[in-house]
Amino acid sequence: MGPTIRDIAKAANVSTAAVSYVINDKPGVSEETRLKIQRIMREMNYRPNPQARGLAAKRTGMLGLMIPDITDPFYVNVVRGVEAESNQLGYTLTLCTTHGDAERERNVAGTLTSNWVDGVIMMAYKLSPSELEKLSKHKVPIVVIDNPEVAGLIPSIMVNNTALGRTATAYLVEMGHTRIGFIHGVEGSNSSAARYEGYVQALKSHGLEPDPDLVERGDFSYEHGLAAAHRLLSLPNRPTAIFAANDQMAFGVMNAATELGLSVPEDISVIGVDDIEAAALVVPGLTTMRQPTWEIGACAVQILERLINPPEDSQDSKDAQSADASKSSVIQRVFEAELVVRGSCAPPTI
Amino acid sequence: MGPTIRDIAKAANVSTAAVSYVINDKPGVSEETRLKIQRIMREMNYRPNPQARGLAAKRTGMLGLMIPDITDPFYVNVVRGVEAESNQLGYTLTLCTTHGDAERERNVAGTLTSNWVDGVIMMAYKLSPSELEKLSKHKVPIVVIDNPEVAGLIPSIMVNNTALGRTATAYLVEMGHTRIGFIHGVEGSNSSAARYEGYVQALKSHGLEPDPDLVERGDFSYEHGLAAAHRLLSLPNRPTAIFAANDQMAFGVMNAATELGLSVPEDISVIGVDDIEAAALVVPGLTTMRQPTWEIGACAVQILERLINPPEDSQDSKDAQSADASKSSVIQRVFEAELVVRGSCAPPTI
DNA sequence: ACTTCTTTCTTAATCGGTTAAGTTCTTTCT
DNA sequence: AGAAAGAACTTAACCGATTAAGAAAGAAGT
Repeated sequence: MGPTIRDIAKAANVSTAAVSYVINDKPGVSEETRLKIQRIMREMNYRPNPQARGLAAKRTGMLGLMIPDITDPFYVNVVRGVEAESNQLGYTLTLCTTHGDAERERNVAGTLTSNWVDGVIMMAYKLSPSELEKLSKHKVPIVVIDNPEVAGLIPSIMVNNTALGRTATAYLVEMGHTRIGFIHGVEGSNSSAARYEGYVQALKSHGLEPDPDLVERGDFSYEHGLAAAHRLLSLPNRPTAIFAANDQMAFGVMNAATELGLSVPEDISVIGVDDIEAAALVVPGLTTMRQPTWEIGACAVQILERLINPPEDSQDSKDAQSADASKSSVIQRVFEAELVVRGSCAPPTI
Repeated sequence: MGPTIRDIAKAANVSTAAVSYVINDKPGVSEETRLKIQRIMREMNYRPNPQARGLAAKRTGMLGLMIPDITDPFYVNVVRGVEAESNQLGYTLTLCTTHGDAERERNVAGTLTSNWVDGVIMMAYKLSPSELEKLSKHKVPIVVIDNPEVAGLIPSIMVNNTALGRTATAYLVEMGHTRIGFIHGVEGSNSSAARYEGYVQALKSHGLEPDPDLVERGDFSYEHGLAAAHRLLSLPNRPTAIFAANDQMAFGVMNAATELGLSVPEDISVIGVDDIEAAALVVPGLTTMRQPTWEIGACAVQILERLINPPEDSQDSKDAQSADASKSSVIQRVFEAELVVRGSCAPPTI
């Protein structure tokens, strides 16, 4: 075991309190003593025990991060942003994955919020808004990412998926396409629905009538993208472009095209969402909508930090019971996606 | 704040000790009292404070995981295995990424081992063997993944990269290829060196002489794979197959081929390592060597668990000072990679 | 010179658990 | 019946920090 604060105090011939003040940069210690204590801490390779600190000071210096899946590139990139910003601010991360399982989400959320982390960032999809709201009533601040259902109730960060859908669709329309297919993500996905909404809006605003025959449902997986594309491309009057709700499915589209002897982008244009690594690796490169994942993660941490350590201008929070503060405005931040042009889209040739 | 153990004790009209025994499933409490306490804990939605538990019991129920990069599919998949197994055994994960920075590795390793986690899984590349060995002298058990330099000194898990290289190369040779290129990973990479070693062994054992002109150095990135492949494929007597030390570079090879008007696998066979997601998404699919990443992660946790809670047959550890125990045998586990056949390899046509 | 501040430290309670040792009360053995 | 053993609890010290409150000593004010 490493040395404790008592060992340091003894070696420096001071009390543990003095050492604690030095550790936490608090006043009340002379410069001379401070330097001596710091030297001894270094010599003995002392590291304060986070458990004890947490217990005594009621802060652990840890943030909890709850995501459905660590293999999904979208989440991973958000995590990177969270990670970078946490480090910046001196927090350590605890990562929990839920595999999209409702029970596990409930479990993890419960543990995280009931104790031991200073704040939680949640990407929760199975928890109901009311459950989430109940959790946010605990002491531990929560920031929710990409869950429009609770935006306004709980501090939230979202991606403007409708605008994303509009941008992607408009790009194709302005290129000359008039028959554009859309492949949905998994049933019940808010982001997929919003992207579809944007798709419809863009078509209408360009004077095109959405054709229900050109809309298929996938589940965000490659296989479903492939199957859906097969159906779309076998249509008597097949689309000249397809907008898939994520890149995995877009790859399915590209490969379905190849299998059917169609070439991308000459015969069929393809656009996806996410900008996964593979998008840049294939030929032609996949044109896609990139979400500012890194920024989203970083922003979540910044918001959390302000919830944990509220700025000093809310002096009378004791009196106000913070009742109207929480009522006044729940933080909400919306990010926009960006079009990444590669080689998978071109004007229609037929 | 949630209720404390004292609140529960008061509500159940027992001592905190009794509650603690119930929490930890220890004997000394009657069935009746046990049920009553459990009911009250549930009613009051009680969750023991991990800080306090850690402090008192000198165990935190947390495992530390140190990886260079959360975007690299190899690590991510190891993490998944670690995650699954930790959950199984009731541990919570703390994830730290180092971005391959030596200073950050030192830092993270120091924090993790000096305190507060029950065990650490490290994928450390910049720390010297002596540094790692010093760390392993601390109280906190460490398992190192994929670092052959410290195998034998510290409990380790490795992938047999030489065998991996042999298998991949033999696959190509037995298909009829005689001129096989190899693209190295980053300078100083142990795994790349071992894969090359296997490549040479396989060639020789099939009576082929390794040709230094067919060996290029990349750095595991797509761009370097592309560049290296351009050089190899422009050779007067170009190879008919290329073995890249990872999939990203293999994609570079495939695209270089396309750019040069060669088709895969007819004109040039390509094999990679890792089986990243994109490998299955492209046409033709990338034939590659899959490492049992999930199993590696799970195994690391299992080893750690046994180091944290040693099996009960080492009764006289007090006397033996565990000196000869540590000398006798440091746990070491080697995994083999597996060939995943897709469409990127075929017999040579010239 | 005497009080009143400051500055610089120390004392000791506290956070929420765990656990060795002690206490009661009941059961079993001879 | 009396002693020993066991079951079911309780008491209280402890883990390693933080922090409010107090003490000692020198400086400043009147």
